[in-house]
Amino acid sequence: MTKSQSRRSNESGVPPERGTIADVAREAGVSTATVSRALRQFPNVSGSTRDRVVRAAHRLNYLPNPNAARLASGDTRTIGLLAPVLTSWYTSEVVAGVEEVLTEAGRDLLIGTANPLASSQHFRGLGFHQRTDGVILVDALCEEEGAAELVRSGVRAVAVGEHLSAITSIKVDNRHGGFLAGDHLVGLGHTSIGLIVGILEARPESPQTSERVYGFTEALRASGHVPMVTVPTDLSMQGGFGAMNHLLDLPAPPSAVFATTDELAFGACLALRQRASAPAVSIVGFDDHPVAVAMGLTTVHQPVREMGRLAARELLADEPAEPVQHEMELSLVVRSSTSSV
Amino acid sequence: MTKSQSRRSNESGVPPERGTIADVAREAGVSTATVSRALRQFPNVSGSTRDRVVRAAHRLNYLPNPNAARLASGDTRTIGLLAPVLTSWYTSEVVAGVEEVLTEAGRDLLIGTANPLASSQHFRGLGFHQRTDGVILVDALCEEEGAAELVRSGVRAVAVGEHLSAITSIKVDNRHGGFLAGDHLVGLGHTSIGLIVGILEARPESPQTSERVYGFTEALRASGHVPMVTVPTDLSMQGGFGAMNHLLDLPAPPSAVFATTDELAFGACLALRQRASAPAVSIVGFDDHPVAVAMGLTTVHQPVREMGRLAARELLADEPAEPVQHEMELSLVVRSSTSSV
DNA sequence: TTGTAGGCGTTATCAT
DNA sequence: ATGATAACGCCTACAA
Repeated sequence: MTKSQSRRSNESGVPPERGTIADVAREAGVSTATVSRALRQFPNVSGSTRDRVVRAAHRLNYLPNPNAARLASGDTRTIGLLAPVLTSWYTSEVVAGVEEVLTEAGRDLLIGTANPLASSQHFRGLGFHQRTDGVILVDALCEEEGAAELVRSGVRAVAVGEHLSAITSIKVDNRHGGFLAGDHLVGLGHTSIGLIVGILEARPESPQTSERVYGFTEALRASGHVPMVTVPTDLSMQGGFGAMNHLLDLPAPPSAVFATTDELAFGACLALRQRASAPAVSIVGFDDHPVAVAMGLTTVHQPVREMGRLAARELLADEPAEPVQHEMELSLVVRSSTSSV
Repeated sequence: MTKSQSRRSNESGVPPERGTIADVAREAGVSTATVSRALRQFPNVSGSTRDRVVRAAHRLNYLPNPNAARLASGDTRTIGLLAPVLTSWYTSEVVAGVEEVLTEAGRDLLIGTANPLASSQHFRGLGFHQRTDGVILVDALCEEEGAAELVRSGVRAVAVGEHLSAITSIKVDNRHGGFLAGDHLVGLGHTSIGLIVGILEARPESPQTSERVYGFTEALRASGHVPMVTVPTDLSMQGGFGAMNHLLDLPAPPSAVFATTDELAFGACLALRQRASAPAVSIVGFDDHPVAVAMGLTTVHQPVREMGRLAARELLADEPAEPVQHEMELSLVVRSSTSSV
């Protein structure tokens, strides 16, 4: 292993020459303790000394070694993020939001994948053990029991996307979102409505979906009895495509459709557009995925990036006595995919 | 707080009790050095000793403190990843690929955003200074000069998406990809072709785009002189939408179109589908974005996740004497968006 | 094969 | 306000 050797002796061209705090102390004519204090903006350092130290550090091109600092202080200044998949629009928005806040706070962001239903297992062994001050759990990463166990093992955690009573959570009011969608369609005069429900094999009992459906039906019920035909399908564009075709093939197709996610809605839109002689069907989605803009899809906007920001802020703040349950505002974005009957 | 209270009662919700290597040494009746060696699978440890140590560690629920290990060894066992945007399909695929490999190798993944044209600046100060053994640069993160500076400052780096001669890079043969697209259209008998070129404001001179265009024109030239009308536009779905409308409004619209990215192609498809009385226009994209499947878009497949995997592997492997320039295989995926004249 | 002891670079606790 | 000097927990020559 000659790798770690180049750290102290580099025979090659130009030297990285990482100085240590001792070098700075010598250069500034003070003790290492003072350097440490000065560089960390402690109040009990005279202005002149601080200046001298800062200048010396700059001159020597010095930067503190984070590992040494972490070891000595026990503070990792790092936040971990765990999600079942990293490539979904949702997850990457959360990551981006988290990263924004952490960067500004001078914290590091450690990323990991984990299968659903993570337990504290993931924070030990191969996980984030002693490497993070807190962890952000995106999506359906663990059940109540898993969250409770995390707390028990002393792991600071925040959930994004669903409610876990043991830890601070950030989610949207899915029920209300569903209601907004339904209310919009009802308001446009639709009286025959289709519902496309996406089901994830790995997690058939998604609370998000149930809540959205519930809110949606509430809206329909609130304004008389609007018949509704439900098509469960795969949680994918393909699924939405198939479901929409199914609806269009009905003897009496609905005049409007609510899909529980934008992805499903995209598939539905495509199926609809593909039929030359299709009836006019309004479509509403849920998410406000970037593609929704281009598709002209009316949808329920979910402030995902902001949720990521908030999650990071929660983790950076002092731990609240009790877990806080945040519910973010949802809003309907009306585009061209919906119109009155 | 009674500290030395519980040592074996693990089931009853006992707090972490973070032991140190010394505790394990005592428990196993060996020295800390032996524990360190045994736990890291060193060959020069007798089987019986290793067993005893492993068992003791397990009994004490011990896990080494990574910061201490990092400080002592100078090895961070962490890889950093820097990208201009985290939310693009491309970036998140790379991240996912990198994460796969690093997880398996027991390495950590540190994530950061950076504006284009990063210099070594980003690896100092607020960046990854002394926290990573290497860095993956996604997309147009730095120019040749920046890469050279990185090398000079001793930062191990690998670029994904473009060629930087100073460091190991992983990219696709964009020229060939463009050729595949053009050849496909020509082969289908198209003789009047449109080209939609996306331009990113932050980086107008994208080499990827130029290469794709170049390869594309080569294919057209190779088979006689096929006229081509080029429409530069924003690198976005909206841009593709507008560009396609422009082409369709021409007195003699082309019978086929190549868009330099899938995103552009999606917009083009939408514009096309939106016109009830549009002529049949074949469309080819570039990327093989997941939405392309649903859209039925013929496109040039880019193995992005695999590129991420390779980048991680390169960083984990011993540093090559000379930077290696990897060029990944591209392939045309034919779907329903293209057909013969 | 195993043990001893010094060191990694900071931070934190006392003094002063 | 500043300076000694232990921790921090592990790794790694060097010895045995």
